[in-house]
Amino acid sequence: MTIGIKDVARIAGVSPSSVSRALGNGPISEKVREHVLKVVKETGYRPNMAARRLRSNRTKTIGLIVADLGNPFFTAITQAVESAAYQAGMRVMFCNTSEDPEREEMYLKFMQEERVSGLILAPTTQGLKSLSKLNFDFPLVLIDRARQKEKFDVVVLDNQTAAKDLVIHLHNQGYQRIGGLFGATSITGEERKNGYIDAMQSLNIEPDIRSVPATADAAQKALEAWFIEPNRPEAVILSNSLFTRSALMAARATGLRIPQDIAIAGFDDEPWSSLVDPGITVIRQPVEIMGKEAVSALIQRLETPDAPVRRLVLSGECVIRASSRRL
Amino acid sequence: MTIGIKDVARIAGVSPSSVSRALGNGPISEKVREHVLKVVKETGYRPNMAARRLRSNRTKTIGLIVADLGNPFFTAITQAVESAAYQAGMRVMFCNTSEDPEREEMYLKFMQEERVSGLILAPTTQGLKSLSKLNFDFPLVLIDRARQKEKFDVVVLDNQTAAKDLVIHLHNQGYQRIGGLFGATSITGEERKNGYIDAMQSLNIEPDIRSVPATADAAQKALEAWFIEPNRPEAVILSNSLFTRSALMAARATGLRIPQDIAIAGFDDEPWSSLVDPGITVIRQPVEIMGKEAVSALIQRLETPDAPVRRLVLSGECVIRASSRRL
DNA sequence: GGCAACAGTGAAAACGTTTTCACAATGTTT
DNA sequence: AAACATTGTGAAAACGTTTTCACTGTTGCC
Repeated sequence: MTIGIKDVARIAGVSPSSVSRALGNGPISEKVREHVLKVVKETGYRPNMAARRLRSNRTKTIGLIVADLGNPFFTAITQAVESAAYQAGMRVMFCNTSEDPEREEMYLKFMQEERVSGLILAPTTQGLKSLSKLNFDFPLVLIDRARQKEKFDVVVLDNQTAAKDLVIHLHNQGYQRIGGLFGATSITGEERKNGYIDAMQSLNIEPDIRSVPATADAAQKALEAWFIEPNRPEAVILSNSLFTRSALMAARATGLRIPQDIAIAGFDDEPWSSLVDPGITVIRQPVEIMGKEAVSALIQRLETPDAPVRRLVLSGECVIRASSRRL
Repeated sequence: MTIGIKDVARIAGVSPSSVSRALGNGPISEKVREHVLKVVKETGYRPNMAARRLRSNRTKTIGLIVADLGNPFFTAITQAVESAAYQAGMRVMFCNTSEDPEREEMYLKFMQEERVSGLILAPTTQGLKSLSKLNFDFPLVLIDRARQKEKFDVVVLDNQTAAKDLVIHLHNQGYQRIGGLFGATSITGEERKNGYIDAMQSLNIEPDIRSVPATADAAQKALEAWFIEPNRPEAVILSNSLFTRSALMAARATGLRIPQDIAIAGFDDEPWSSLVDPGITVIRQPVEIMGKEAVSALIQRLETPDAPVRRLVLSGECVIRASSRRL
């Protein structure tokens, strides 16, 4: 039999109301509060969250749904969100959709059922589209993935500029035939593609684009085929770290040396980006800031529900390593 | 105003009890069930989990506390646990302690408050010791980290044998002076150290051990110092992937070539293990199986609470790559 | 045809909290 | 000294479900 608030009340010789007030911050005398807290400690009483939530209708819990836990970008986001939430006295209910819209839908329902205070979401493209149809009774913050005009608060990278930066860097190194491999399924892939196209056009070079679904296999196959074409690119931009990995494998498989035969530049600075030889030139995203800002946007929204929608666009940092150097 | 079971009942022209039964699996006529479910769908009714849990006292939720989300081993475990739980119709409440015993304690309390059905835990060493003092009113499964005799169900790797395998492999390659760097704070580090010592002694070679706290910085410093000692080892075993990374950095910093000057072998097969040059010899852990088995152990325990404690010890696979080859 | 078993249903209790309300005791203003 | 705030407290209602209980019809059996 677990011990409840009534038991504590009985032992402390007060009413359940007083125990509740001592635990929360209701009006109560210092004397009673101390005594109650002592009894709570002695008995090891742990409040029943279900009951508390049911009655108070405040969950102090924020939901977090990311698209791919296997991607270090999202684990970093998760860590950042969690620690920001923790500091704000909130809990995180975490879910991973593995890029599966069906699971995403399920988890969205789940969050409604849990009556979370708010939700931070990195949606699949499909999910993103259906979001506007849904009706949430809690605020929603989109992270990493959002279209230009959303009716939710948003925290994203300036993908377009970041992709441009990569193109320009490669061009400055003397590369002309710069290819780009982009994820076909995510909005970030598309934005990066657009940035790439813009930059190429302003340099008066013909864009050379491939799009594949966001799996390592698909990317590697596409790249291997590409790398043996007669006029393969001299340099290639990869729209996520999975693809960058595939590019290294593909280069190895086709016997191309980096950067002599093929220069490489990608997105997301991972632990191994500097560990491989040559180190990989990447756009480093301010993940910690993104996570923190998402939580903070959520909290602000909870405080002022009717404030205008905010869109926070952060810029990436271009970390230049040997993979894109002109030798 | 959110719509509740009473609203559904009113609209469907039945009692709340019948709605509840239609949603669950109470005794109800097929006709009513269908009708109710139709109304549920139409109204978009979502049950209030807090109320449901409070009343039914069954949460259908399993807690998962891992020690370090930054470690790919644990993200893999997390994914495996989640998908196994999903298949079993349970939800996962996920927390990350970042190896901080204080946060671990907090989350343990949290799990009690949430009244999870069961908990899967990868404890810190300190947490592991205090576990026996605590009293849980739900089953607990330890994963990855456990001592020889625990009163909980356990799913772990055979760390000792795995470490031995590495030593023997290196010895077979012709290495004599084999060093070992082990995490000072985790039980796995200790087990791997013991396996290493055993193997060395049976080969009649003097063990050469360093222990450091589980941070990349500490490891790298220790390794750099070690690598420039006059009789530095010819090969070194690293007790986790963080350390392996540090070893690559340290080798680079001290100008040692792998494996010519220093051979390397470690734990955990990560995406980059085969990406770096040379590829790293590692013990690959059966992460998916571990996660799945942990969930299955939990469910079995829920079904038969009084069954004897089970200890599942899985063996690692030694993946040999160029970092440990004798040239 | 009577009686027992049973399936389906609704009314109401129960889950463990927080919150509202009423009230007593105390302090503060006229 | 009377009237009025203020503060602390307990009793009881409320939160949205599931579950128990009682009851009605129906079926099955002798």
